Amino acid sequence: MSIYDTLNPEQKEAVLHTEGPLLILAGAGSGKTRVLIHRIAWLMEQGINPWNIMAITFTNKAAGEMRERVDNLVGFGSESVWVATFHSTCVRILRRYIGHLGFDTSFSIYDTDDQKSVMKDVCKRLNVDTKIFKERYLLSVISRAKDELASPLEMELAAGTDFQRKRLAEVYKEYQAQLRRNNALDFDDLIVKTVELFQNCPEILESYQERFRYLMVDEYQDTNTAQFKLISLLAGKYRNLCVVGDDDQSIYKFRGANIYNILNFEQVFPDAKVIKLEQNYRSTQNILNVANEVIRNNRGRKEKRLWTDNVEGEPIVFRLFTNGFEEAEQVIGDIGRHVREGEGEYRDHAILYRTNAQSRLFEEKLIFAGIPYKLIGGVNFYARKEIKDVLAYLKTIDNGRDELAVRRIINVPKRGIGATTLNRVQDYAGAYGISFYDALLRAEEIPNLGRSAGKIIPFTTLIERMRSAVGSLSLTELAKQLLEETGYVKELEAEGTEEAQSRIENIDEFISKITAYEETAEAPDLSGFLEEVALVADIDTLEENSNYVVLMTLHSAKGLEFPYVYMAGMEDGLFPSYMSIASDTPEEDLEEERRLCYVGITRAKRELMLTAARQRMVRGETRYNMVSRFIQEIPEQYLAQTGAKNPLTAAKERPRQDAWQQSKASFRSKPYESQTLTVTKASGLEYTTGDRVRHIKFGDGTVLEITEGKKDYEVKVEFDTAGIKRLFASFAKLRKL
DNA sequence: GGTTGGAAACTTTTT
DNA sequence: GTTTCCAACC
Repeated sequence: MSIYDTLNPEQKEAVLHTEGPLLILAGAGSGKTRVLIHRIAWLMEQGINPWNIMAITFTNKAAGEMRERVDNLVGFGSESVWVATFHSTCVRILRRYIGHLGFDTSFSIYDTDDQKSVMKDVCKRLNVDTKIFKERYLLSVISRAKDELASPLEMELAAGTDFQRKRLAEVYKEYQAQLRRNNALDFDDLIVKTVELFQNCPEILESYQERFRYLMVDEYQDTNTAQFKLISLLAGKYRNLCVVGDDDQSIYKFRGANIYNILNFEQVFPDAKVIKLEQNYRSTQNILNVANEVIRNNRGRKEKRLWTDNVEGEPIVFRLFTNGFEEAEQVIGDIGRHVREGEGEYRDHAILYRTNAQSRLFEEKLIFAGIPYKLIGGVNFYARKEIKDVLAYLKTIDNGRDELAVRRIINVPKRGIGATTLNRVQDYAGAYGISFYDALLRAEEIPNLGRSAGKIIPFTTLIERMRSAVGSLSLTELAKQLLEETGYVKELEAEGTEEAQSRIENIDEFISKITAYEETAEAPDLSGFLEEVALVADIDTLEENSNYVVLMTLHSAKGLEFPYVYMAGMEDGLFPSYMSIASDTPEEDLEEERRLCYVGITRAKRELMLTAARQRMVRGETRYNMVSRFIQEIPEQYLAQTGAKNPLTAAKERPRQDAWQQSKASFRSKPYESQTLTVTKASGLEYTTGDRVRHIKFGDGTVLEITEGKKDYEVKVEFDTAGIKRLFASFAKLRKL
């Protein structure tokens, strides 16, 4: 029996189709990663050099997982397969060849904070009123332009006589100039510059076309135009391009993902083979039914319907709470109960929400309940002030042209160097056409600096000393010495506050991350470390073998699965977000929200609970939201609703449709009326005191006592083998014998 | 040049 | 409700 016999016919077909373009439409939980790794194994079995195989993903976590699974499946030779994210692939190419584009190979990678700083400076230079054009907005315009591979010049030409758009093009141009001056690239540039490199240097492109003869792209529905171009260029010669995606899980339009990359794949590659994977191996029937019911409300999707051989499973539960606190408390209580009753471990539970801000309530309750948890998202570890400070030192050592980094740390810790001094240095640098840091090196020659020059010299001496130590010291030693000589940690220690203490702890953690990098990387160096740091996403830190409840946004959850999933905040205005409802193109935006909902639902393997709150604190004020329209799209037959204090009032308080909704509803094939929710609270139990019952895990037992709680019945059962347990009726699922 | 307090903005999602 | 920013002070 071969490893391919475990695949279903469609999966097998996808694995065996190795030559020419291939589009795999893989529904949620249909085993697409499995197909990809088997495909790699098959290619190698056909005698294809693993060196010629490339698999691209979006996150490091996905890449790491694929790498591991390929290693396990094929063993020898698999290490030569190129498995990496889009961004790290580009960085690796650019580190070699970016000289052709006039950058230095030790370029910095700017994160969102850095981008903002650059933009601020740009606005100042160009006299842009940031009250009218917010930096955030300007950056998003530029980012979208880059996603579409539009240069500042093209943007200017496209603007025509439109003054505002011309102005935007100007900003874009200046922003790029500033990045170049700093020898820096932003995230989007990593892709754009690689495409540019390939277009400018056909011989470099060809060498990579030869290298990557077999390409595979995961999460293809989230690629943007630039990424598509990159792939097309690479696959241009051999055309062995296999893309795997699910248009129903496209949730990154806001970030430039172009859904037409998947919808029009067959037009771009007319000879493409298309294979649909519709069998789901992950979820129960009930979960899948609900997912299908929700997603079918979207138009403009490739028709498919997921099915499964799995058991019907428990009904999906919807619970409406009075407020967010109660929601958090009950969800956490539910998880605690699950674990206590042995139905699962902490790691089996995930709480998903639309916005990061929602995590706080859950965190508080989790801490209170003493439940270990992992929060994904929010403030990135590497975005913390103290970490960014240390990183800025390292960047300065690595890339002297990164002015942003230099400016960040020149007065941290305090050296008495202020704005006036910096401006004079800046002027000098400008006058002589040298970098800011090089000007600092010549502090003594700069006129009007006076005593300030004496404050600058110790700083540059320190950096220079560190630079010369780069080769001889390990990165860990370098960082430690840096912290020692700058007195950064000492200053924090002197502060003595709780906050300073946590900063010190973060720095310690940072040091151990450097050590870990040195131990695992093939050829560790400073640039490599900085690059890795720049490209980690928060989701990459999720460890499957640690036992904790996971909290994250629905976006972060894509590609993951959990036995028990809680989707919190199912309220109109929150999810779907207010932004999508009030957008210029609500239909389109709501469809994306609906896909997000679909992604959330399909994360669940065994049980899914949807929750909402009648009132919720948003930005300090209480908001009253209606229950999410997505809940209303779920036929009642699949839902068990509990949580209402009184079933009758709950039914009455069922949110009424507003005018907008009603007008929408009249265009639907499936009217809302047929989908109303009725309360099917555990109103009648089929057993009573003294009855013999059976529990899925504890076996048979006798009911000792039933107490009616606010939300549920609490049943005390004496099990024959497991002893006396107190269970909640809606979760214990006791069956009368 | 550094510190402090109060106002304003902020929240949709991220490599 | 929280974080960030800026202006007026020291």
